[in-house]
Amino acid sequence: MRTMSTLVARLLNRLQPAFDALEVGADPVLRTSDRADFQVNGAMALGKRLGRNPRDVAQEIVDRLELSDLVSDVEIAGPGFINLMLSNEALVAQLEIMGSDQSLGVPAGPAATVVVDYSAPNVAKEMHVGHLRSTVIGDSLCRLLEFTGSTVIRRNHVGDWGTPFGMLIEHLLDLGEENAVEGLSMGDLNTFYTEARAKFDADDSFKERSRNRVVALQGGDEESLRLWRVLVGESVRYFDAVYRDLGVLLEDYDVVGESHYNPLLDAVVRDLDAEGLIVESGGAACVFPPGFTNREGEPLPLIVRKSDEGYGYAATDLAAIRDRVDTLGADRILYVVGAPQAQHLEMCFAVAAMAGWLGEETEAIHVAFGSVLGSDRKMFKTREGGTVKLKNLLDEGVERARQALIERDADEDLEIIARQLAMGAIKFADLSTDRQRDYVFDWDRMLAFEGATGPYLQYAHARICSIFRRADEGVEAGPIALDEPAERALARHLVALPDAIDATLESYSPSKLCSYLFELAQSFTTFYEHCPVLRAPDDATRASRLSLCELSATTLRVGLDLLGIEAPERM
RNA sequence: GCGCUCGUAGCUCAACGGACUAGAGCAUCUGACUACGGAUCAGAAGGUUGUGGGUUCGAAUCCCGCCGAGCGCACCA
Repeated sequence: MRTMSTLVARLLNRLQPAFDALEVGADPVLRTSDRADFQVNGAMALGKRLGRNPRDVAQEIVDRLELSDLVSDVEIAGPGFINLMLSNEALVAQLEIMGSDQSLGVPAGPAATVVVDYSAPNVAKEMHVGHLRSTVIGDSLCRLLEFTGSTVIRRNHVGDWGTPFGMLIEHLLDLGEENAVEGLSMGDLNTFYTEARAKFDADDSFKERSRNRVVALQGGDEESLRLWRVLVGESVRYFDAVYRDLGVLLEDYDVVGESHYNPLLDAVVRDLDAEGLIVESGGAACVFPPGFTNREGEPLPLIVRKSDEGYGYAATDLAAIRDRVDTLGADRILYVVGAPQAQHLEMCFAVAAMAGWLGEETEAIHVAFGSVLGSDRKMFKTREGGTVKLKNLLDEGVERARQALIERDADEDLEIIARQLAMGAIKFADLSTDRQRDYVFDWDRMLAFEGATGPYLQYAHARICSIFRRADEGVEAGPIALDEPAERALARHLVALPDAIDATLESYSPSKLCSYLFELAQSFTTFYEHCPVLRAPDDATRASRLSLCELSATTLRVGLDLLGIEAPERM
């Protein structure tokens, strides 16, 4: 367990007793500020509660503060703000901690087991942009959670069960197993699915066969299961290829699809019934969690078993909650699932709570995200109106990045770097907008090398690496001094990494880390313009600036890695 | 109809109930190439925060009404 504390934690340690002296537990309301390094706003609210002049309260707090080792200047301003300027010594000390720590001074959070449910494509169906968001956001959250000491269990809840498998298996047989496998391994899942669907809609005998096949499959027929496994296997292999392209951490063993929960479904209904929660309605076994109503204002059920005795996704999701809590020991379950599923998930969580499967000590959180839109602000589609294949999208990104590199006469490792740039661009564009909102997919904006983009951050990193390549033998980083404003501004930004990560995990919003990194890159380039490093006026200054470069590069690289973005040394 | 999410600069987005100038980026305009990678930097311009009320010493932020957008609302997942 890492124990180092951040500057914010240290400031709070000093502030809290001063506030407690006036009112136990009063919140200092410590915030960053554009007028100082930090501002403390708590004196105003406290003054009001105590019926005293807030400026006097602020003064009394300041009188009680012992901050001289951290802060160089304290000022009371306006109606009762307390402005704090960090001392350069404190900044340098914090930078030294960062430099000597593998985790860059980011403290570990409380140890917890977190199950992250993300990506979740459907077997025998193409991955599309919706899966992109889930995959990219989920992957980043996993990386962040692991970085801060949580035990992360990834669950790729693929759609590998249900009525469509009857028609898919029959279609597989019609094509001939070998032919079908060949087509599937080339990743042409859309064609396969659409053909099956078309036959199902047009051909009654096919429809009949499909239905019989579902029954056989669900009844455990060996041959049907074998064919089903072929479909699943080929699809998972295809998903893997996309994950490798994207550079996400999902592995085969993270694939735990809907079928995994089949053996647990009977118990879900039985145990809900034992709790007296099951109500039969229209032949279906339902639970009516309070507070949910339908179009007519009547209570809305969560249907755990359909009137045809089959199970729907509600049963599966409930079984998954139990499995994750009981078997995996989850303290928290994150569902990185699109915003339209909000009501369904809320109902599942509510029912799980009613049944006692989710309690005080375990929480389920819907990490919802908005849709990817085209330039017309409608759901992102191809020109012909079809679904955009994720694979094609990624390939197009690589091609565009390659062209951009060729225009700039870069030819070294062109293929590798084009891929890194493209994935960085796509991921950063996705992660940097608030995940709740819909966002417009725009190649030109995300691949621009200006502005808040992946390539800009990668470029900032590559430039720093170039400094080290050019440094002469024997020129090394050394003790940091913060004499120039640009040096101090950079230092101030560097030490805020723990706060950025905190805020990111607090709200499960990688966009906050994106903003932090973009601002860091900006303050680095400002420093870079104003403060010559290799041509610094003297050795001590050069050594100090090299240290700042080193820390900046490491912070950018680690930060980008937490987003799942690579930081090439040249580009 | 009910519920959820959301309306901030021409465009894409920030802002955890706090400060006289509501911040960035893109695009626009003006500067800086004797360059440690100009895929850059410095600067300008651009906003009665959808609208009308309310709470507060203080509201983009909280509450209510209205207008507008997207999504969801019983057996497909």
